[in-house]
Amino acid sequence: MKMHNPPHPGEILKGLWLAPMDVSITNAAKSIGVSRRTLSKIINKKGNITPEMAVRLSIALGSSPESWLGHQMAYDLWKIEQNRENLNVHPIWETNELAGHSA
Amino acid sequence: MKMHNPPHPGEILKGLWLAPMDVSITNAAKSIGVSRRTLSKIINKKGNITPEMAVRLSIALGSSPESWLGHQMAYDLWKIEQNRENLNVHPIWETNELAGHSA
DNA sequence: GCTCGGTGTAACCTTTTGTGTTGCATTGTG
DNA sequence: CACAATGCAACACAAAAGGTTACACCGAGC
Repeated sequence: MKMHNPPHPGEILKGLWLAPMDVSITNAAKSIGVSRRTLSKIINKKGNITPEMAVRLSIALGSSPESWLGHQMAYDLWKIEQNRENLNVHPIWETNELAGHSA
Repeated sequence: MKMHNPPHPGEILKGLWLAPMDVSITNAAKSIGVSRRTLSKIINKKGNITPEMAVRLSIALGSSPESWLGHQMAYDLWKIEQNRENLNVHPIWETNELAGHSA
C-alpha cells in the first residue's frame, strides 16, 4: 500500500546535486541550459521534470533519464491516485454488467 | 544501445485490449470515461498517455499505471534522445573547465 | 440501395503547462 | 555598502490535453 507521498523531483534534484555539490540554482541552470526560472520552479516544487529536462539532467549528471522521469511519474501518479474515485472508472470485467443493474 | 523505436502506447493499447478483446474504440472510450476522440487519438498515435489516462487504464484493465506511463515515458525519451545533440548540454565534470578553454 | 455503427479528423474552445525575458524586493556575505 | 543568489510576479508564446460537433467514408446487414 504505498502510502507515502513520493518526493517531488525538485527535492531529489536539490538533495542529490545542488546541496551536496554546493551549486547555486543560477549555475545549475546554466549547466543544463535552461533559464534560472525554469530550474528554480522545479527546485521549489512549482515545476515538473519534462522528458527534455530528464535528458538534460542525465547528460549533465550522468544518471539515466528514465530515473528522472520516473521520479516525476511516481509523483504525478500519486497525486492522481488520490482522486482515483473521481475518475469513476471501473474494471471492464465488472462492467460486463452480466448480472445485475436492474434499471 | 537501445536503438529501437519504442512502440507508441497506442499500439500497445490496441494490441493488448481492443484487438484481442474485439472492443471498439467507441466502447473502450466509454469504459474508461473519456471521449471517443481522446482514445482515438491515442490509438492512432496522435495522442499520449497522460498520468490520468494511465490510472484510468490501470483501473479498467487491471494493469499498473506505472506500466502505462512507462510506455509513454520510453516513447517520449526516445524521441528526445534523437535530438540529444541539440540540447547542447555537457557533463558537469567536463564543464569544470579546469584545464583548457584559453579565452 | 439504403441504413447504421464505427471511425478518423477537422474546427472550435478552454485550461494548463512549459519556457523565456525582465524586473523587483529580500537576504546573506564580504 | 555592494553584490550574488533567489523567489516571484508580469508578460508573451507555443504546445498539449480534453470536450463537443459535425462531416465524410467504410463495411455489414436488411
